[in-house]
Amino acid sequence: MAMRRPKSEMSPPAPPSPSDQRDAVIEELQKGAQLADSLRRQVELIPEPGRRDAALANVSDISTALASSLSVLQSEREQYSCSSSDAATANAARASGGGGVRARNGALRSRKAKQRRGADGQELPIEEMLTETPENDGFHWRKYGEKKILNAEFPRLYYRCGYSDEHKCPAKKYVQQKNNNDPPEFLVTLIDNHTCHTLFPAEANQRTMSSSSSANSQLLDFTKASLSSAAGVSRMKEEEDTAAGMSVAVPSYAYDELYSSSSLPLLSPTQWEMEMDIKSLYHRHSGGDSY
DNA sequence: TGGATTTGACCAAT
DNA sequence: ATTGGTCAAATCCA
Repeated sequence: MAMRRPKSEMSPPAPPSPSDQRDAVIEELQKGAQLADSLRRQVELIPEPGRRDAALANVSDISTALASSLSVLQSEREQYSCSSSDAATANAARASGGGGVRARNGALRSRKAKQRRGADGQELPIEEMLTETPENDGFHWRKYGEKKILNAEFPRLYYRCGYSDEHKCPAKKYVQQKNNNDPPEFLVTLIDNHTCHTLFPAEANQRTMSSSSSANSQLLDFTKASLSSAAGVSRMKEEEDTAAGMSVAVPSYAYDELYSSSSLPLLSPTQWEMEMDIKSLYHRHSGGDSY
């Protein structure tokens, strides 16, 4: 009842609210996305095919990371804000139709998902997205089930965080192929937040440069055998090798946590990728005695 | 041989 | 009774 309020709530130098900070970040990301677009147009003019393709791939990664983080922030804001007045900044990554926000890599966020409750009765954070690359989210997942779903052409695959045991990480992920497009789209349902990555020691940063993403770093072993849905198994097998070498799209919900929880400096996609790479390495070297 | 995946069985919710 | 989600033994594979 007692609403404790400071005497003055109108002093201009008041610290920016989290949503203000988020808007600022969104704005910067939008600028970045536009710059990446211009860069791509410039890169397309490079005459040598080899250099051009390599550069285009890099630009594409940058765009993907920017668009994904944009959509994350925007969906987050929509989630926490009932106001529609700030919709002005919510359109950069919004694309065709429907109930979501589509990133450049196809990630579609903020669809409504069936609510679930944890053991304690609390509603679990749930997020759905449509993506062509369900494997590239920067986390290590372990498959624990597969189920044919009524009226669905493809089975649903069930994953839990690869560190669910040793770090008691509750995060789970359902992946369901939605169509046979080229590339096919997958509906990814993320349930609960990762807690495992909060356990990394700070000094991991020290090891960054020496151990991280040198050429073709495989950020996670998720690609190995996940996504072997009945319909896609042979094709996916063929793609494994290339998929394993892909750089991570954006570990979106890790972004969620990172940028919603603090005033951390914004990491560049490359920095972010390295960050995730380190975490992956750390996990591999420190864990691995369970199961 | 150990870790990861597969897959049928089981359980809870509806 | 049906369905989605999870378990766990069997199996695979590096």
